[in-house]
Amino acid sequence: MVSKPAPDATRRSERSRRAIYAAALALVGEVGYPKTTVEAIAARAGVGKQTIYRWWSSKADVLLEAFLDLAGQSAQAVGQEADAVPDTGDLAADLKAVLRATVDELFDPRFEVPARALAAEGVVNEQLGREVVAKLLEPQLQLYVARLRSAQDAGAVRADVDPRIALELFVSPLAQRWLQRSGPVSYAYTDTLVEYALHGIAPR
Amino acid sequence: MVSKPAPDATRRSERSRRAIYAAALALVGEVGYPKTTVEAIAARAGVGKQTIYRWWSSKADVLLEAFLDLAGQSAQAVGQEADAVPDTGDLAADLKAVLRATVDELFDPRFEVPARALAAEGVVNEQLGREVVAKLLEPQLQLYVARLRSAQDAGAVRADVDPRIALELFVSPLAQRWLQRSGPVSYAYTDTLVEYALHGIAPR
Amino acid sequence: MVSKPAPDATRRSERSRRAIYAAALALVGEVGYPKTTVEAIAARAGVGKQTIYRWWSSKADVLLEAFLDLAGQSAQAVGQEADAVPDTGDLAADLKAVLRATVDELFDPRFEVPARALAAEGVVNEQLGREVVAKLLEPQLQLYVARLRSAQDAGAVRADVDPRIALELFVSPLAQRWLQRSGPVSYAYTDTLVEYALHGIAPR
Amino acid sequence: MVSKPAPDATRRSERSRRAIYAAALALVGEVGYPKTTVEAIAARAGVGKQTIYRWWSSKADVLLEAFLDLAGQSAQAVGQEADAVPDTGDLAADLKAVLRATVDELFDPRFEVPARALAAEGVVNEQLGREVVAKLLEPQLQLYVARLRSAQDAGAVRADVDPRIALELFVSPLAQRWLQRSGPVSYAYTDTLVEYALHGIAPR
DNA sequence: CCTTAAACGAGACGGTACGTCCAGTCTTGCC
DNA sequence: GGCAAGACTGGACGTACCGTCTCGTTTAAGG
Repeated sequence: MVSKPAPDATRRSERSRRAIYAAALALVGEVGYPKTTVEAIAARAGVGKQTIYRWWSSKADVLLEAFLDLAGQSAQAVGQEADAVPDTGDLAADLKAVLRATVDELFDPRFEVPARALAAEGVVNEQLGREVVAKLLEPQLQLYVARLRSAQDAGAVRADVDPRIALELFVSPLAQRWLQRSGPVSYAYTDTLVEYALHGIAPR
Repeated sequence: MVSKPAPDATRRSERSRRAIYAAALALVGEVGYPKTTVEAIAARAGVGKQTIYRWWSSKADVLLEAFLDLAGQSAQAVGQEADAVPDTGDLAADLKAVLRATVDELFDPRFEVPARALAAEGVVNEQLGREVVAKLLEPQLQLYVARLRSAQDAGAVRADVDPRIALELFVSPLAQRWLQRSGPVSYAYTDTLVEYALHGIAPR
Repeated sequence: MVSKPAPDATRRSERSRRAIYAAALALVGEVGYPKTTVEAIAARAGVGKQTIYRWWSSKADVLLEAFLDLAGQSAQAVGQEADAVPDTGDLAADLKAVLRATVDELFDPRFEVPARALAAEGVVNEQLGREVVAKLLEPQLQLYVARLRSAQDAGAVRADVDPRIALELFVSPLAQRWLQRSGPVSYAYTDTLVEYALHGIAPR
Repeated sequence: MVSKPAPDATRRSERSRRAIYAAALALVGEVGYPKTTVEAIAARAGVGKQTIYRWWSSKADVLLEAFLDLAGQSAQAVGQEADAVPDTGDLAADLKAVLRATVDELFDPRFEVPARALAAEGVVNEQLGREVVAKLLEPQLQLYVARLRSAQDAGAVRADVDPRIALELFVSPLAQRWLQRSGPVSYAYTDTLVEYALHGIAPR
């Protein structure tokens, strides 16, 4: 059995690719993910439907790449070091600062709608979910891992603590409140998370 | 603007309602949420489509009620006290036990597929999301709040800690790993979460 | 096998019957026959749907009875002799006069829409068609038969002519032009039909 | 107001068009016009419903074109001269022959059911009715007009007679008896119509 | 520079499901 | 028991998109 010959990526139209990203992000922002259709993306991008199906396997796939592209651009715009957790020596202060910045980002409408859409699709579509985690979520989390390891070296975190788990104490609650709208999100809230995570809730 | 007159709920067919719940849950389990269609639910339930649209506004709405019904039945089956966090006096042990039971439940296929579907839909559909949180998630979380308050009375948790936030230290990481498949879920993992949450990750 | 027991006609609601006739005629006039639904007739008449299905077998049946009722009332209103072809002794003049009156009636909107609807339904639905012919069309045609027989007695029509066929020479062309819109309908046209029918189109 | 852009007729699928004609005629013959649904035509033709709605505005429209196509094919099959009224010089004989052939055709089941359906729909739907008359009925009637004009030239019909009206004396009665089932149709009947029409019913 | 084959825009196609409308039946409670 | 009301199963409606499949038309590489 012969599979369809893979298209020749060298001849791919860059103009179309960018137009599709833009159209996909715009439509998701305007009408929401479920009402965004491949047909509409093609029409808005001035592109044939086949050009989308030639290079992507699904609407979710298009959006994932479009979002990664957007994230990549933003990162470049801010500067190469922007995506690291700061390390001033004061772990609590550093974590609080980053979480506050994250709160702001989570509610930036340019990010919120497509990010929610991808998260939702990933919950139900395992393949996409793993891609989202691997390409979008995990790289972010590794920045916390690095900061926590540095804190362990400095003696600010116990050596027997697993940083990959430890970071979830403050990251996951924030993620859940945002995704599921299960509670209010504020700087006070993220500050509290950092305090509880560092010192525990039991009496010292 | 005239709205459609509300149907008379006293004349509603109980037989149809139950058949629709059963069909919806069965189909979601068999083919997944996105491929579950209102048409298929109606056919499987031996019901006219209009009967579904008369009482529910969407596929997600049907599934939410079906799931609540299922959860209600399960609770009844196990007994009235089943839904409380145990209180043996040993907070760490109690929390670990409950989280271990939750892990089992999360991977019980009868619950997993519809629960994921509702969570995913809730992420993207605010109205449904709020219903899911209010009817499904928050009641569960309040059980932890109660246990933590009891622990505060017993001096096992500091008095200045907000229990509603504290519980997220161990519940949200588990929820996120399950929902987003962002890491392995095991008894060891949940035990660790409880330890970290109680005593913090900083040196004591 | 037992058939459904016939409803007890003595207990039938006269008020409902009349309301249904009125609603049916009104709706056919307003939205046309195909868009007239049993449900709408019931709603407009303030009647349950079952009351219609109890006494009539179809929408067409309702309309036929409603139309017969309307025709009966009109006849009564005009007087008992109104429905005969006049007999002044001048056959040509009498026929022309009746046809001119018929032209007026055919384009009276109170009659036109329901009459067309019944005719159309009768073309395709044999059972109804036979009822329409027997109850509506044939009685009218028999009035021409009577007039033509009288003309035969007076020597104005040949004795070997079949009046039931002869009348069709002027009635059917008019009927067809009206029903099928296959040509203009005017007094001049009907007058011409009478002339041609009486004296033929061949040289005398 | 923006109208939907017209589809590109040059890219239309001939295979689908023919399959739709065949399916429509077959279904109308088998289950009758009212029970023929667009859905069933599409299914039987192996075609998506949208392909029907793309090119036709209604079930009646499909049937009209299918019937015209059928009539066109029949005409071709019989030969180019088949659709003219014969002209042997004997007007009465020619008309009788053509009417007898028409009688046979009217009761040929391949023609009868769709023809009735179109006639019925045309009675109630003015737009379709005018199309039926213009494309189906009037061309046939013009053949009679031609024959009658030839008869006028030969002195067999009075010069002051309007052929377009004269033909209705024998055509319309036949049409009405067939359409409305208002009387028996036989060769004797049509022969009689021709006699009456040529020489009138009054004494000569 | 010119061929030529792939990618492209456009959009028709066979399908599936949508959410609505009605048909005809059934049930409930009033008169 | 007829009635108004209206919920029920069933099924067709006409629409919106899916993902596939031609159509010409660019367009860029290699001859």
